[in-house]
This record gives sequence, C-alpha cells and structure tokens, in this order.
Amino acid sequence: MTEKPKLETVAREAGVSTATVSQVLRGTGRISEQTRKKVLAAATRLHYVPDGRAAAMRSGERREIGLVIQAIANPFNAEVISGVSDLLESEGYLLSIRDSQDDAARERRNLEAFIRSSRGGLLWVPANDTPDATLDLLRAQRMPTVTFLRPAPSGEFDHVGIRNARATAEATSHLADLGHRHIAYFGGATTSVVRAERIDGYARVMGERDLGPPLVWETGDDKLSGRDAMRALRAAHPEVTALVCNGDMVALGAALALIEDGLTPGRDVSIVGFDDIQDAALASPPLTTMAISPYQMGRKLARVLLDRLREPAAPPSITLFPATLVVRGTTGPPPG
Amino acid sequence: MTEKPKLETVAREAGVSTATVSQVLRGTGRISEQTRKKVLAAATRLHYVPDGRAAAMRSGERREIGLVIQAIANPFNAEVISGVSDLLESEGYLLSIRDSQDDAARERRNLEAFIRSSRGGLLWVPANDTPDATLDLLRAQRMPTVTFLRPAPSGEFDHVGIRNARATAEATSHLADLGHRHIAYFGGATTSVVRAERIDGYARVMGERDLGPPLVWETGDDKLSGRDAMRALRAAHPEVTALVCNGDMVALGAALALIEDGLTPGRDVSIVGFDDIQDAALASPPLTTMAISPYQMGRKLARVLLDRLREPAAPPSITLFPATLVVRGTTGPPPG
DNA sequence: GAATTTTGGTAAAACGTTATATCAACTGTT
DNA sequence: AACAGTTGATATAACGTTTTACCAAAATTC
Repeated sequence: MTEKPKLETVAREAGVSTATVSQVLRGTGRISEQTRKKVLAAATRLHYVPDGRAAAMRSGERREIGLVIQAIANPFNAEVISGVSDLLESEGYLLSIRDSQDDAARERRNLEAFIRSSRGGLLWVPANDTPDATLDLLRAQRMPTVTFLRPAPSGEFDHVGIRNARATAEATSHLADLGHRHIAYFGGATTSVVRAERIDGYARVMGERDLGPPLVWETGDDKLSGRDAMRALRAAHPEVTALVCNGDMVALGAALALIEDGLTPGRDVSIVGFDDIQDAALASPPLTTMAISPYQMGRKLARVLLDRLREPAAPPSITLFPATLVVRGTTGPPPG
Repeated sequence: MTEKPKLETVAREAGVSTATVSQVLRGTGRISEQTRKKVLAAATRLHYVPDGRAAAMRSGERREIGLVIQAIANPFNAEVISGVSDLLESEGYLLSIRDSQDDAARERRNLEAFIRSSRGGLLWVPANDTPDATLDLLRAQRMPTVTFLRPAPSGEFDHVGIRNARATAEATSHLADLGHRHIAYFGGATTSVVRAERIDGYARVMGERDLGPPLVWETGDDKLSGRDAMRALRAAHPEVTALVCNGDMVALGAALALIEDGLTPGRDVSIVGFDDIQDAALASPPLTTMAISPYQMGRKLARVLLDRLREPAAPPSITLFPATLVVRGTTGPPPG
C-alpha cells in the first residue's frame, strides 16, 4: 500500500506472471479457475486500476470521447451534454469535457490536449473565429470529428445543427400573421455563422411580407444584455411592436425591461425567444419561443460520432434539427 | 499526411534522430540553431502533436487535473468550474471535467477513468452516498484529492466548503429580526451533509429565539420544485410568513407561486435564498439571499490542490467560505 | 601539435501495459 | 509406449515517447 499498484505488484502478490494478470483482468487467453480467483483477489486487495495510458498505447484502443464546447454554463449546452453523455455511456464510451469559452487560443489548447491524450473521437462546437490552422491540425491527426451547431467552413466533418433560418422565418411569420408591421431582431453582429443564418431567416420574411428594412440589434447572450437592448431599442425606435430574439435569455431580459417600465409583454410589445429553456415556461407571462430539444440533439450528436468510428470512410453527414414554434403569453396582436 | 504523425515521422522528415526531435520540442539538451529550425519546420509542416500518453508514461509528468462534480448544469457549479479552470490554466495545468450526476456508480466509473489516465490530481464533489470502497480506491492510488462542498467522512483529504450552518442561521436571524415568528425551511431530507448543516443553522436559531419547532420542508433543487412546495406549504401551514431556502432556484420558484396566486413576496411572505445566482438580482422583486462567490471558491479549490501537489506530506487543510446576507426585495416585516 | 574541453548529436534503455509465440505438463488415442 | 492434442502459463516484443550515457568532431588550451 505504499505505492500506486501496478501490474507487476499484483503479479507478485498472486505469485504469477504479469502476462497472466493481464489476461485474467481482460478476460482473454486460457486461464484456470483457480489462478483466476487468486489473481482477482490480489487485484481487489490492492485496489488495482490499470494505467490506461500504457494499456491504450499498446492496444490502440480509444474509448474516450472529447467534447469541446463554447460555454458549459449555458443551460442549453448543459442539456446537450447530458444527452451526449447518456448515449456514450450506454455504448461503453466515456466523455471528457472542455470549455473553449469561444476563444480560439483556448480552443486550440484544448484540442491539442485531446489529441495528445489520443481520444477516440471529438465532438466540437467550433469557436466563432477558429483559424484554418486548427482545421489543418484536426485533418493531419485524422481525428474523427463531429461539429455541433456551427459547421466547419470546409464541410469535411460530420455535422449536427439547427435549421436556423427556417426557425426565425417561422417566428417572424407568426408575428406578421398577428398583424405586426414593425418587427425588430435581437442578436445581430459578431461573425457567428449561427447568428447570420438566423438573421437571414428573419430578413427574408421581412422582405417577402414587405415589412420594410430589417432592424437588427446587436446584443449579448444574457438577460442583462436583453434588458439593456430593449431600453435602447424603445428609445430609438418607438414604432417597433414586436421582437424576434436570438435566445430565450435575451428575450426574457427584454420582457423584464418592459415589465419594469410598466408595460406588458404580449400586449404592448410581442416577443419570440429561441431555445425553450426551462425558465421560458415559468416566466410571467410565459415566453413564446422556438423550441428545440437539446437532449435529443445531444444523443444524435453522439450517435453520429459512433457511426463515424464504425465507418471511417463514409461521406460526411449533415443532420439538422427543426425548431418548433411554441405560442405562449408574450405574443399577441399589436396594440391599438 | 496519410497517418497520424509520430516522432519518427518528424525525425525522418528533418533528417535527424528521434532523440533530437524530442529535445528540440522540449527545449532540453544541446542543439544547434540550424537543426533546431529544421526540426521545428518539419514538426509544424506535419502538424505534429506528441502523444501525451507515451510522453507522460515515460516522464512521469502529470499536468492534468480531473474534476468530478455532481451537476455541471447547475449555474453555481458552472461558475466554480470557471474559477478552477482559470487558475489551473494560468499555472500550466489542464482541467478535464466529468459529471457524476450524484450517482455513486457513475461516480465510481468516472473516478476510475481518471485514475486510469493517471491524472495529476483530483477535485471532487462526493456523491451523497459515496461508499467507503470508493474512498479506499483513492487512498490506494495515492491520488492527491481535494473534496469540494461535501467533505469525505474520513477527513483525510483537503477540503474546500461553505460555512453552511452559520449562513442559514444568519438568514433565519434576519427574518426573526424583522418580526417573523413562523419561519419555514425549504430543502430538507435526503442524506446530504450540506443540507443537514444548513438545516442545523436554521433549527438552532429557531430554538434560540424561541420560535417554536422547526418546520422543514422537503424540496428538490429547481424552480418547479420550489413553486410546488410553496403551494403545498401555504395549504398546510397558512400561518407561515417567512421562508429560508436551500437555494436560489427553489426560492425563485416559491416567489413565483406567490405572484401567480396574487400575493407579493417580501410583503405577504418573506423569502431568503442561497447562492446569489445571476437571476436573483434580476427577479422582480429581486431576491434577498445568502451570497457566496463561486468563482473565488473555484480558484481557491484549485490553489489548494496545487499546494498539495507541491507538499504531499502536509496535513489536510480545511477552507470554509462564509456566505454574506444580501438584503433585496423579498424580505420585509410580516403583514398585519 | 598533443592534450583537453566543448559542442552537437545519437543509440539504447525505460515507462506499464497487451499481444504473440513458445513451452511444459497433462490427457487421451492408437 | 509412442504420438498427437489440449491446457495453462510464461518470456518477450511491441506501443511512442523521454532520458541517460556515450561518442565523434570541432574548438580551445598549453
């Protein structure tokens, strides 16, 4: 008990060779019941756990999957992770998670760390400004990779994402159907592909329905940012009666600003969110939003990677999940 | 570019031996500027990333830290992780995270996986029902370990936690000072040490102030659970005018129930939360709560582990963070 | 110009496993 | 009693690095 036990320690304890111990533990080879018991007893007595680095190095096995995501804290991502993790565990894989915080340098470090530890595969939400060099890296390592939410520009990896444009188009149409003529969008700017797609959907409907030029507002991702943006928007464009948001947090923040200013979301200004996080249904009034199923997306994401590991030569697949409109209390006809 | 590049590939490409490549990459040994450049060029050309398993196996270095936590999704934990991660990265360590979902079996699997990959150290929120065998395992592996939030019963590991009893005592006193006589507690039962400590603090003040028998209500951890519990409590004990909660989510859920039933938190029923999550300040009315600094706790947690790695023989340390009362809108004198 | 030191590089052993080939000891068959 | 087949275990060679000891050539000293 004075040192980390290794194979040789167990072998000596059981009075056999290291090869025998290895075979017993792995269940391979021919071994008598008697020595099997002897070895097993010694192993548990010493609390032996094999050194996976050495084992994996020799056997070439890789049953660990890496996940690099842009924000673990995000509740949507948390659900995704839970889906990924459940499926992988049920198939005997293990998941190890790293947070890139949407920073290209940190992302690079994390990816390299995964490569160094020779993961079996990679699930990856690329940072918004991932440089080409990082893509080259993954290519050179021949690391089986599935991108999530944000596709890699080269399109060489499997991808799981959301029908973003269609979703915001549907949200915008819903508001237009209610009679709104002045519809703004919260969540512009940055170089994010996802945001760009969503803005496209919104702008397309604005054009098709002849609702004037799109009014895209730059916001962050949290409640605070939504609240501030709402105040700024109302000061600059009092004619706006409806709002499509890039995320539920922003939408809830916007609703909060209205309430604090004595207005009623859904009557004075209509708001549509995106994601359908738990708080969306619990807010008052409850939030109308574009719902997606993060848990199911997580499961699918894991499934795609496992398929890729099984069939390395298959052409890259693309899976897009639809978002469905959930009408609650924050949308209604325009006032007056 | 047809295979994952290894040291030998780079050596051949640069026309030198593998030893030389290793020395150049590690910056050790004596090497001429000329071959240094040659090797570096070859390495980047091939996008070479060393196999960390082999490297770590040979060198015995362990600069990766494992974190096993009971719920990544929890926003409090997310902040903690961010603190841990920042400090570790600044010291050149890498963090790998696993979610035990508070399940002893899953926890065991995750811990074993960390041991197999020979992490340098372990940060650990023990599951509520961690068996002794798991403690034996960590002991036998001589794995430097720091427990977080929930101390291991044996007390042999370093620990970072919260002054739970003192915090709930302060919350309860605050309500008593305002004149409340009927104070309930949300977040009872389960075998959780943390919950037990918090209940103790509440119960102690109830006794000291002669406020009658403690009224401890069993709840979960989320808004929904708080909302349901509030309704049930009001039906069973209409005399209750104040509430101490095990967490902000539960507290916000309780406040929500009041609002939905036409009452006003802070006037009809006073509520104190725990954690001070972002939403606490943004709720309306904003939540009075016991604030802790998860980010700072995370940094300290990482620091304690690094100290332990440096000084393996030092006696186990215990660090407890205070919670400070933040009075906002959900507490006031009792009605009438 | 012989002896010494410095420089720049390599061969080879080691890390803790798993896989392969081999071997000794039985068992059963003619 | 000689042979083949089976069983149970072991010695040994990998896996991809890092490290140590060593060596040849160049530079310095006397």
